[in-house]
Amino acid sequence: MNETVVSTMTDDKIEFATSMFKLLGHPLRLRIVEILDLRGEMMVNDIAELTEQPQSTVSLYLNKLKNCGLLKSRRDGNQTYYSVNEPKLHILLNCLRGCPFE
Amino acid sequence: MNETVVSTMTDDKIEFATSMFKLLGHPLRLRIVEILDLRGEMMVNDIAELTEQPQSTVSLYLNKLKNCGLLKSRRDGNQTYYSVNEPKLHILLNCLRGCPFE
DNA sequence: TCTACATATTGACAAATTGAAATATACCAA
DNA sequence: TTGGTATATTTCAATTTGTCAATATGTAGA
Repeated sequence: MNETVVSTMTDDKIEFATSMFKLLGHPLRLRIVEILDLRGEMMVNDIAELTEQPQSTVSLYLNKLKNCGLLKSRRDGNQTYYSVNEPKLHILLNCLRGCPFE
Repeated sequence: MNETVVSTMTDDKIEFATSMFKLLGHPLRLRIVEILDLRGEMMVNDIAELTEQPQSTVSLYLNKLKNCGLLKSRRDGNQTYYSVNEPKLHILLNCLRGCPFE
């Protein structure tokens, strides 16, 4: 054991990164994020239909992803449009789509 | 609903990414990965001491991270040295350390 | 072999997460 | 206001994950 640096990440960054990874560590949530990254903004029901998942589940996950800062939303009438909160996610997804990960 | 692309990621890639994110979505595991990225290879007990966590827990997590392909290990005598499995993780960590994520 | 040390694995319980139906809320139009 | 639609929230059983002491396995040297 020596005295070299233990970490470059603050506790805050670890906490943020952890909560982000937790959310992305679920197939449906990752699919949703990827769909929004590809298609741009979508409303909740359309995402629910596209993924064939219950509206309540999709709405819940969209909210969590938004609270984490990964998505943003826009209200139009009685519909809510969700989209990726650039540039946080786009960079990560491209990193994921690229060669290093199989 | 139209016929545009739904996903660029195969189910396999979603599954791999999901399992990877699950592992990184834990403060101790993320710390371990970051430490190894900074220090190079370390043996299990040194990581346990540095992080002040039980040896069994650290060993368990190191194994999981290795099985996912994020770490690799090398046996030397009765010690096991773990290190990051480049370049998969380094890219991701740099992406994380950089500006886009707060 | 025996001993000491490093690591891996197991077992048990607490804690967190998942999934989906039921319900509530918000908005618009008539 | 009333009804219809879109979304958000609540609830809870089932499942998964976290934690760590105890134990087992593996390795090297005497």
